[in-house]
Amino acid sequence: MSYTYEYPRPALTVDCVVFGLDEEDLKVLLIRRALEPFQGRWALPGGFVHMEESLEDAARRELQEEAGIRPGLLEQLYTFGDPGRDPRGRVVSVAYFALVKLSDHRVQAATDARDAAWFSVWDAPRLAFDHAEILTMALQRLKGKVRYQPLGFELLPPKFTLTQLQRLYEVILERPLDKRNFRKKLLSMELLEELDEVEQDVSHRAARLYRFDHKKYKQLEKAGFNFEL
Amino acid sequence: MSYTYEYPRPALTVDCVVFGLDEEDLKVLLIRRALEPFQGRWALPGGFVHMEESLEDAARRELQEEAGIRPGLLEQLYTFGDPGRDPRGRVVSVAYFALVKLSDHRVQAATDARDAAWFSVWDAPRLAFDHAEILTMALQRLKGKVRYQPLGFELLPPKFTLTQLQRLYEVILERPLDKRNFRKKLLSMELLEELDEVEQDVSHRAARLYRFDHKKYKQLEKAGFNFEL
DNA sequence: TCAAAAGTGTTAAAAATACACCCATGG
DNA sequence: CCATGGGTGTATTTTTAACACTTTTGA
Repeated sequence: MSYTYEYPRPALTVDCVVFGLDEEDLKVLLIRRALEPFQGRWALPGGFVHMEESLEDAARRELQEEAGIRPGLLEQLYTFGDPGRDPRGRVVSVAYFALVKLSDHRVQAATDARDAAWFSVWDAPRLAFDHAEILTMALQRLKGKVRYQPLGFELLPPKFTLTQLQRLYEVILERPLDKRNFRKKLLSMELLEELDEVEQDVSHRAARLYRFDHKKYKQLEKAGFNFEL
Repeated sequence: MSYTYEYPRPALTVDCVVFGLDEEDLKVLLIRRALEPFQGRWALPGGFVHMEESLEDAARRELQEEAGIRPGLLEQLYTFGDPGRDPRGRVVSVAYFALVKLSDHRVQAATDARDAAWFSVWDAPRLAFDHAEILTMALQRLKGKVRYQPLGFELLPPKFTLTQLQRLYEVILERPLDKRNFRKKLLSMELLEELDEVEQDVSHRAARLYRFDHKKYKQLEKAGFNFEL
């Protein structure tokens, strides 16, 4: 600590874009701000980075504190640092990108005393700071990445039907997919474990359930395999 | 400015991974550190972010100051913020990824009084801080991105031969490409403007020169076209 | 005239796309 | 028995991959 050279320092925060998927739509988690600036406005969950924690730890801590959420996938998105993005002064924010299974988290967020809620990403309210820009970038990232990495499974329950999976891709990519070709492609990767179970409580033929085989994916990945659409 | 809430703040730096390509190899720009910590060790160019400049401006300023370089492409790579990555205390660094045409910059960096030099990326010296990790990530990014965005042209002179272009891809992707298929693919995109000029001063048949058509690419991109390999 | 790299076409295999019907189940 | 979504096969087109010889030029 003897080399320290002091400059004035920007403040450092993390902000998280947490996506979830339900029957209707792709959702994003927002928090209503209790304090100025932008008091009462919806914003991405986030807050100041502590001196002794890593950036990712800060993101996890804020998600836990503000929304009681432990994301299935959390990765760095981009760092936003334009002077003027925060009226309090120079604040640089490292944005994170997270996916959760709404089946695990929707109830908590709804019943929680904190003012957190899931909004359709295509129909979100006006956001505080430059959070609209961050959300846009996160969506782009999701759309780009979902095609060549098996991220989507983090948005579904552990057991899912092929129709659910197809809908996921259709919602994220914003275009319809051919049912037969979709199934052929995915099953040919041999990353889905076919279970001896079917959906329950549907008023028509019940669809078979599948599970994503994370272990097998890790193996194939090492062997040079690339997931693609 | 009335809402300010004070936390202790990490220091904030930028570090730049600047790639260049010459006849032999893919090169990265390094600076020999004049000060502790890691005095005398090679490191990525970079430095502290000033309070009134954007992150990207900080990166450009440091490149200009430390190496006299104005990159053709500069984009954010990743933010490194683990506690302990810098012995001076908590320092978070926003890493940038830059490409330059070595034809423009090799002489300057070599004759410059500052201790800057180009090293083969496959054969770089031990680096200060966690800069080896940053370099590795930048290489990964380059390898990934070069296939679906026309980045490569930023590493070549404005007029280049197809053989030069092919070599670029071979060096970055670390695998040989078929000459005929490569040419077919690239020419079929119609992004290369065929010039009425050929190489000079070669002791064999001179190859035709081409220029990348940035305007046309922008158009096609808007129309939904995707560059690919 | 030789060395060195430029340039060029075709074929076969694989992957992507387009498309329509029968099946199982619960109400 | 009917409405609802589940499930399947094939033909066509497009893309990729593999492969070898002739041409031009300067030394």
